[in-house]
Amino acid sequence: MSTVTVTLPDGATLSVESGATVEDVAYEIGPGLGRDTVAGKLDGELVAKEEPITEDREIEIVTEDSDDYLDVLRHTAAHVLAQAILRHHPDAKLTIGPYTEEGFYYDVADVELDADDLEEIQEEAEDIIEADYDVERVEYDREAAFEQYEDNPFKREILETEAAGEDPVSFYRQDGFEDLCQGPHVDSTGEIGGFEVLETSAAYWRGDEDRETLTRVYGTAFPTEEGLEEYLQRREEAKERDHRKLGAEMDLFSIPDVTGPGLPLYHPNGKTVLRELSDYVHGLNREMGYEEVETPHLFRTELWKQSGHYDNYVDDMFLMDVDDEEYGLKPMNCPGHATIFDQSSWSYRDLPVRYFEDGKVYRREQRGELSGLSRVWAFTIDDGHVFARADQIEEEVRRIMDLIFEVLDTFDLDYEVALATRPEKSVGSDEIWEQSERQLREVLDEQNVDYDLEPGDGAFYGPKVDFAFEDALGRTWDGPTVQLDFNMPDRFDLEYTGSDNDAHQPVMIHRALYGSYERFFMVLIEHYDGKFPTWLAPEQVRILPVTDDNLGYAHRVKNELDDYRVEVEDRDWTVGRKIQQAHDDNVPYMLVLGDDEEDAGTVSVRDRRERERNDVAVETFRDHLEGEVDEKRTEPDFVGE
RNA sequence: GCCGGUAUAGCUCAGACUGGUAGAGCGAUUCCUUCGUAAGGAAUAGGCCGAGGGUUCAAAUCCCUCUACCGGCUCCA
Repeated sequence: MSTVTVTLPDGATLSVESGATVEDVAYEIGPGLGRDTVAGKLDGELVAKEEPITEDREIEIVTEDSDDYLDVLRHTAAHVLAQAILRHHPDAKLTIGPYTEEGFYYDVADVELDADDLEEIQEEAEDIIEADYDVERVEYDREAAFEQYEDNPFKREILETEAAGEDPVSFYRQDGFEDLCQGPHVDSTGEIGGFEVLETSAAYWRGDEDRETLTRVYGTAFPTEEGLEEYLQRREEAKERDHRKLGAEMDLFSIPDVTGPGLPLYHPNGKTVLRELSDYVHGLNREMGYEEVETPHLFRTELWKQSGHYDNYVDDMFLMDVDDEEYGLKPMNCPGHATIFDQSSWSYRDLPVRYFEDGKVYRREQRGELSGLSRVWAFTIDDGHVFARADQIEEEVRRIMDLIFEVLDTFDLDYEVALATRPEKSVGSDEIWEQSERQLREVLDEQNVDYDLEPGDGAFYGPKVDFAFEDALGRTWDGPTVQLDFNMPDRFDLEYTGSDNDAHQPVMIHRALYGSYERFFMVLIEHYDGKFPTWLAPEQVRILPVTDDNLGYAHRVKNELDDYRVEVEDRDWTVGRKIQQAHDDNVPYMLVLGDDEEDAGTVSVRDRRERERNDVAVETFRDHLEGEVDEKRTEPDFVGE
């Protein structure tokens, strides 16, 4: 009998018979642990406690106290959901039902579910949980498994792919309901304390839009009812941060039906923030040697035929005929910039040449995709293009990454980085792809950036590094980006004269520090929960006179602060009401002034964090404001500094 | 584009299931109040009930179509 060695999380090792299960190992460690075993992890992968160990592995025992227990519980909850669906819709065909970060879902075929159905399913699931059925693992030989799924091509496909070669194959059973499944599961349906059906969606089998459309039902589950309640409450609270809600409340922007979908209007408050954002990166760009250019919104489509984008994206462009010629709104700025580059002749000494533009672009995104400011038809990219020699790429990328990190740091944002490499269909030589992917990796490593490698996810014209943000609802959106491009210089015949007096082709680098202003604005609204740093706040200071008699003094104070965005509250409200409103409007500073202040020539400063300081000379406050704004500090810090 | 949901006053929502004069709070306006650190009082105005069609003596309400929005899927140069 051969033995294998398992390594426990604390580094200790244990020799067990080959074929021993996870549960056997747990009992080996201790009978208490054995009894508590729910599942196991082998080399980090969640497995059933019945999983045999046939080679040396790292093992972890999952009990009710483990972080992974929630995943196991939700996996069982998915089965409960499936059983509940089948009770009302016996013809539905089950496909897959995994746990996710927030809960679980089950994809089913041949069934349509509306809101009433979901209510029934919820009640049915609660009954199944209430009945506290045992969840048992059962094993069938392959032939029996195929027979069981005679009418279910999805499960048969799983038997032929994921479960290929498994014999017997495992099922899990509760109350007569059986589902092909590797496990693991909790011991009984009653372990689920809180269960909630959340929503439905269409989903494609295998995520492939050319295959069957399935009905996906999302849900979540927790060991306790309280856990579920907390989760649902957190979800509600997240909606309060939603930029669409805050954008309306703070009068930042609107997207009225009459102007068309995905075409946002920026109100004065919103434009103020965008202007500050723009000024900030314009300063950075100029410092880094970028020259500002401007290109029109409308071009002959010849331009995109030349760039090659027309072939791939013509369906997503806004086109129009002008004097029998086809024109289109620009979906990107790079061809315009490439054309500007092409208007001059360049020496190798001139490179890198760097252009930037706040360029508004128009992309006809799928209707179902439009969402607030995060996905729109018209948006502005803080777009930059560098024309560089191959030997300059690494340095240029390094400089761009520095810029991006400076921006991210300024706003104190959380983000994830991904390096996307060469896709199957691509242009450019093996050498240049290998070289540039290596250079991107080196820069990332040098700067100690944690990043995900996304093989094959690069653009057809070159590899890229993307930075992604999460919104209030936990969805991720791409922001800053660095992309190398070997295609466009070729398409536009771009060249420079080398030291050898021959013509050479530059490499183009696309980069954006924000990505799109719209999306970045969305991220900031939600990140700050509407409480913008003073330098960004649409209204930086609001002056609250105690009575109308102090209005004159209020305006004199406003004049002293005329470098800043200051308003005087002149409605005939009580002071308390004025303060309430200023807090609701997220104004960083309130200056309360009555007769005492007017006589002394001072103000009383209150910030939106409810901190106060009285008897402040206006000049003192103004000096502070100057520093706070110039340094782009995150919170108003006059009081408490 | 696909599945599900939603659409009533500037905003948040009730009324719809069971067809019969369109409601509340907040906000706005006017008047009173001039107030010292998170909502002072009163009055008034404000709606083609998303759009179009149908059923009916009668439609916010029932049916159909469309549009927009919300969640998810797919896509994202």
